[in-house]
Amino acid sequence: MSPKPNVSEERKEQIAEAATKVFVSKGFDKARMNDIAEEAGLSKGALYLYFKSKDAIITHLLDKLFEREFADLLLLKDDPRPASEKLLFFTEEMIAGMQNWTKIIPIMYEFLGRLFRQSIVQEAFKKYMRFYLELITPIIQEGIDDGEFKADNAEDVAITIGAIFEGTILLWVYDSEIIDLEKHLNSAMKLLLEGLKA
Amino acid sequence: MSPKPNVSEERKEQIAEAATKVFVSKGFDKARMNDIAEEAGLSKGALYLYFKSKDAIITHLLDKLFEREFADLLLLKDDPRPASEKLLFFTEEMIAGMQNWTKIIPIMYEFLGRLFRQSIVQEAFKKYMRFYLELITPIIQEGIDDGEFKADNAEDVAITIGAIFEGTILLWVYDSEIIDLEKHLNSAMKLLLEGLKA
DNA sequence: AATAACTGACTGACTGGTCAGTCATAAGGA
DNA sequence: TCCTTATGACTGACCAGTCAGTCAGTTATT
Repeated sequence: MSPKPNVSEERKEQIAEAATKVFVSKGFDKARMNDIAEEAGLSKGALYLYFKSKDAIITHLLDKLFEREFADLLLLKDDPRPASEKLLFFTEEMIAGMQNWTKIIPIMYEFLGRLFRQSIVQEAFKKYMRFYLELITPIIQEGIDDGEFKADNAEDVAITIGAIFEGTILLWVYDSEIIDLEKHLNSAMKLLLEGLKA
Repeated sequence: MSPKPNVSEERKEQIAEAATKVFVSKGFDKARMNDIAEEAGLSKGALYLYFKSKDAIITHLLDKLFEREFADLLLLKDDPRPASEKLLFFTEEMIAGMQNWTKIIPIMYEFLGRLFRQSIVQEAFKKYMRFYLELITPIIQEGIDDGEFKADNAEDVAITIGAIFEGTILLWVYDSEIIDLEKHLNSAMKLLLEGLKA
C-alpha cells in the first residue's frame, strides 16, 4: 500500500482540460504555463510532474482530439440501411456532434498551422484521413454495387464528401453570419446525392 | 527632392518577399526578425524603417495574399459561355493558379489559426468570402434562369462549390499522397454539376 | 496513543536564454 | 553640409523549465 492514492491520471486529465480552455482563448503560443496552472488550480511546477513540457501537453491534446473524432465516425459501422440513407444519417450525426466540436475548433486550426513543421501532427492528420476513407469508401462502393449510385470511383466520391464537410466547416469559420453549418451541410450533401443517383 | 531616390516601395516589397520565405519555412512565431533581415540582405534595424513591427509585416502579407486571390477570381467576369462551362473553366483556372499558391499554403493556415483572435484577420477572410459569393452566385443564378441548372437557391450552390474547393485543398494538406489536387477537384466539380443538371 | 520516520504531491522563486524593438553612430549621395 | 538609409550592439521584458524546500497524510515503533 502506498501512503497516498495515485492521482496521476486525474491530474493529467485536469491539466489537459485546463490547457484546452487556455489554448482556445489565447492560442498555443500566447498561452503561458502559469495560465494553465492557474486554470487547473495547481502551481506551474505541478504541471511538470505530469507533462514533461508545454509541447507534451499540446501533443496529448492532439491525441485526445482524434480519438474522439474516430469514436464519432465509428457510429457508422454496422448500419443496415441503404447507402444514401447512411450518408444522410452520417451528415446528421456529424452535425449533432458538432456542438462539442465548435468550441475547440480554434485548436484544430492551430494544429493545422503546425502540420507543415511537426511530423507528429502530420501523422495524426494522415491517420485520420485514411481512417475516414476506409470507413466511407465501402459505403459508396456498396451503393454502386446495389445500383443505387452511378459513379466509377468510390474513393473519389468519398473524398468529395470529406471535402464538403471540411470545406463547409472552413467557410463557416470564415464567416459564420453567412454560413449556417447545419443548413449548408445538408444542402451540399443533397446536391451531391442528386448527382450520384443512378 | 530628397538627396536619394525613394526606395521605400521596393524595400517594402523586398522585405515582404523575404518574410514570406521565412514564415513559410519557420512559421510566424519561430521566425526571427534577424532571419527576415538576413534573407532580405538588410539589417534588423532597416526592417523597422519600413515596417513598424513584426506584426505589421504579417498584416501586410495578409493584405497582399487576398489581393492576389481577388485578382485571380476576377478572371471569371465577362465570360460569355454557359454557366456550367464557366464553372469548369473556373476550376481549371484555379488549378492552374494553384502552383503559385501551394508554396504559401502554410501561411494561409497560420492565418486561419489567428482568425479567432485577431479581428483584422477575421475581416480579411470575411471579405474574401463575400467577394467570392458575389462572383459565383450570379453565375449559378444565370444557369438556373437559363434552364441549365435545377436548384432552388443559387447561393447555397455557390457555397457548396466554395466548400469543395477549400475542402479539397484541406484534404490535400492532410495527406498529399492520397489526394491529387487536380484530379480530385475535377471529379468533385463534375459530380456536383451532375447533380445540378436540369 | 504518542511520536518518529517517511512519502509523494505540490509550491513558487529563480535561472538561463531568447528576442522584439531601440538608438547612437556611420556611410554616402546630392 | 545635410539628409536619407543603414547598421548592429544593446536593453528590458518575457517565460519555459528547475529545484530546494514545505506540508499533509501514512506507516512503523514504542
